[in-house]
Amino acid sequence: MMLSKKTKYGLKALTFLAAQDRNEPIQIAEIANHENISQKFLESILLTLRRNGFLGSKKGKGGGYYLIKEPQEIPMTAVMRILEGPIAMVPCVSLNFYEKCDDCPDENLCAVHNLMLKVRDSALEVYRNTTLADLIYQ
Amino acid sequence: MMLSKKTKYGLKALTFLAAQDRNEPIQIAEIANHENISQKFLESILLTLRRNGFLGSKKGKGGGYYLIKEPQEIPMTAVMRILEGPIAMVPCVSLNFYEKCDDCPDENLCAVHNLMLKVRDSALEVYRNTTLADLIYQ
DNA sequence: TGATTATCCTATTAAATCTATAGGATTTAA
DNA sequence: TTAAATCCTATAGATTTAATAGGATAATCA
Repeated sequence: MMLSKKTKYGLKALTFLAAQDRNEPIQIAEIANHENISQKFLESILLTLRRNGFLGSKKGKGGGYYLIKEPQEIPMTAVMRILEGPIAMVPCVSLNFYEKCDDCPDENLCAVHNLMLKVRDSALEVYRNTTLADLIYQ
Repeated sequence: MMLSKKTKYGLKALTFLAAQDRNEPIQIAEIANHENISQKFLESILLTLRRNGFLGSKKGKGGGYYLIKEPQEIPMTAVMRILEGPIAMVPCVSLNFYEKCDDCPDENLCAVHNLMLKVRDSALEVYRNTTLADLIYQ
């Protein structure tokens, strides 16, 4: 139940981009340097974020990455689901990645299911009420 | 951020034990059968729970495991910390397992830190307000 | 047009963690 | 004394995560 480095780095990169005033693409190297992240690893993370509609990019000299939405329009639910995967800690309580447990005959009677349902709801409330804009100055 | 099978099975075993009326030790085999768990794997989990003060045990014929506290006196915070480890998703927001991030110059200005602080608090509230007794009949 | 810069993309390696099993030692009851 | 059960350590196997490698593609600018 640790946050992956992928998610950690992705969040830092998004926040860094959101905090920029400059109206130009920011290069991977700059983000990596500023946030102490392996450049190659960050590269693959930014690629994921671009493919999932969070970032735009520009190739070649003067190229880089930039947000394609306003920070306040990017809820943490969306970011977490792309970078980290399901918000739920077990698939049987996942909204977007639901899977039945093969060992469990009846979900409604499963102690783990019901506990994790509460945990999921509480995490969801945080993520739904937090946008990238909220992360910038805290 | 998935719940480990260890925790899942441990919670099921604890709940099963808590639901018993019988005033006698319950054998690993019975729990494993009832909850569809590998007996050997469950054995190592119950050992952990015993060593951490949740269970008592009796060896030999008629032996097995039993709770040594009332279910309502076993908060999920304690169970989760033993089985799953830190409740926090990053060490820098952990109450019981705190560690500084080596890449982060100032925690208070770290977006990840502050987001994960909120997530931890919300999970903590659930775990603190739920005891083993609450898991039995839901 | 050619050199440089930067992203794009896939594959793969290395490390860590999780899951499960093996196999015998110890204790207890009958 | 035998059978039943937990105790205990080590380790194998599987999965996931983290990081790297290396070239392809596209854009800029002289």
